[in-house]
Amino acid sequence: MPQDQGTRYGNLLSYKYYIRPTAHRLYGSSYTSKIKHHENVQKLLQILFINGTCTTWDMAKIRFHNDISTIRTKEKEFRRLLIGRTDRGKHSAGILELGLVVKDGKSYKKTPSDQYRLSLHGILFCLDVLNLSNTDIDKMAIQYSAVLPKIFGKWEYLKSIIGDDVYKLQILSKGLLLDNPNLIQDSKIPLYELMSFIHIKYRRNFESISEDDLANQISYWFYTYLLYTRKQKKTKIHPGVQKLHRVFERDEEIQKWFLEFFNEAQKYYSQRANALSSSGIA
DNA sequence: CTGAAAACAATACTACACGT
DNA sequence: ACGTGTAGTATTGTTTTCAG
Repeated sequence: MPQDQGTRYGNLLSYKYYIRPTAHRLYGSSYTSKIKHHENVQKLLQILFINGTCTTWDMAKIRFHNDISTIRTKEKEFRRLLIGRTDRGKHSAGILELGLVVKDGKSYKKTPSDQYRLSLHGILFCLDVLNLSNTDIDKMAIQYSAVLPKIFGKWEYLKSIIGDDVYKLQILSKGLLLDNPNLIQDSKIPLYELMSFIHIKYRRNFESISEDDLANQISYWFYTYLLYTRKQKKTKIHPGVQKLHRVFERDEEIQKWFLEFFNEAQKYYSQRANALSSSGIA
């Protein structure tokens, strides 16, 4: 039951212009970072990435297996990293405050305890910065299938059809939204229009978006990206469109959902075009 | 076991000075 | 300009304590 508890985060533009740069500053922009704090935080994020929802105790256990006394001390360290600390009246923020990690439910195994998992922003940051193998990403997709159902929930199906293109989510994690007007060069495919509409649709959500909406926004990006092709082959049907149709073929839910988005975009642009032509300016 | 906090030790980071 | 040393500060690590 993904349900955020008080954490707020923004849409993809907010990821690109605020979350990602801030996270790079605080937690490193590369897995080779030599700064101790960066290493510690990245290790923690990696544990959550591969293992999904955990308590701090679980996290320490994953890292130190059966060494109970090490687990005991490291558990406190993980907790501190997550929630920050206040020393001599001065507060230093933890990972929770940026929203890379969120609380997700409680474990009642012993006394009730908070469970933590990555937020969507956190997943993107990990894809961006940690040096993850495809195997790691596959494990993550299983753990986070409920958080990003339209992509991770259909991971193996998508892989069977579009192959390694599933890992292209890393492009988004680098902050490349592909909403750049140069894309218009490929005039047969309205890639620029669709990518732009993804931002138009969620333009009011820079500061605050529900996790479901953000998941949808990311998913729209993912499926729209399938339309992108390097070279224009001279086929009747555009290879990008072909790819998308192959995904739709055996998944009506995705088809319906994406076509609704497409129609919404179409409607939006025709209304805007009308507004321009009926303005009397020209 | 979880969670918060205090106290102090250790270390990492910064800016600046110095010599080359 | 460049690397190196270093003092002082800031941040992080460790241990302990206490309450559920």
